[in-house]
Amino acid sequence: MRIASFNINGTKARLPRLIEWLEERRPAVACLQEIKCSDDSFPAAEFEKIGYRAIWHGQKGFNGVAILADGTEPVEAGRGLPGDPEDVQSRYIEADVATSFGAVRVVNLYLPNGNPQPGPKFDYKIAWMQRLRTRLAELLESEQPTVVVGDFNVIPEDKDTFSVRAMANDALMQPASRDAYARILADGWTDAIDTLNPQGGVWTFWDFQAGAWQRDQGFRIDHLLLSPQAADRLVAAGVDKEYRGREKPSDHAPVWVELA
DNA sequence: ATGCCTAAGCCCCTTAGA
Repeated sequence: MRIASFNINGTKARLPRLIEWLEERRPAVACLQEIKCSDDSFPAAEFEKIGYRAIWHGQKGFNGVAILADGTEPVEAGRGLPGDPEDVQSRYIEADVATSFGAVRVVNLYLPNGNPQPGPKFDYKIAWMQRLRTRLAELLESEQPTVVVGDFNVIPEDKDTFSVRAMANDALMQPASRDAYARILADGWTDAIDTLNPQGGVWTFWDFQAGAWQRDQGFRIDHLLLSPQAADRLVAAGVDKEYRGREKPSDHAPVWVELA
């Protein structure tokens, strides 16, 4: 079964591209980030028409995440990242999804970008990552097969960007961002795309500006992390790169992992 | 040193993105 993640950069603007991708690739689970719409305006009926049930955590104008499942209702297991009652941004949702090998816990996140750095936005990012690590450690203890996907807004290593120099001062690549990501992995999570592509050079994002797509100047910031119980089932992972080249695309391409 | 594009709301400019 395939679990995919796609930062769509606006549900309303991207709906035709999104429906097209779901019908062509038919992932069992599709996690969306930056739905950029209120709870009221999420087009759940459009997804039901093509066989997907959804849960979502919206926010007017910005952020927002959703989990879609093919032919089954995702069972919500939490919305909002625990650990800060002051945090009102919609960036995190969890669900159990029924599969042939039992319920898989799916975590879908849109990690704060953190630019400009240094500054309060970067501080929020790093604090958010510390809270995330705490929550994910709890999930590891459950020993349920768990998949954590989304736009992490972290370039894990130098091999994950077209240019270290161009990104050197960006929040996505600061040592504090990388350390926080590495600590999460060290707790026991497997980065699926990195594990299958250790040489690097795999991109999931290409900027709209300066011809980045045409020049293949991208980086890898959308990740799929597997708990040990899910990693045992890993057979493939990849990027649906061609969708970045279609009409009115998101600046991200979908990423996916195949579990046996 | 900056803008390069794009989406959405505050709607013809501003904010935010990465």
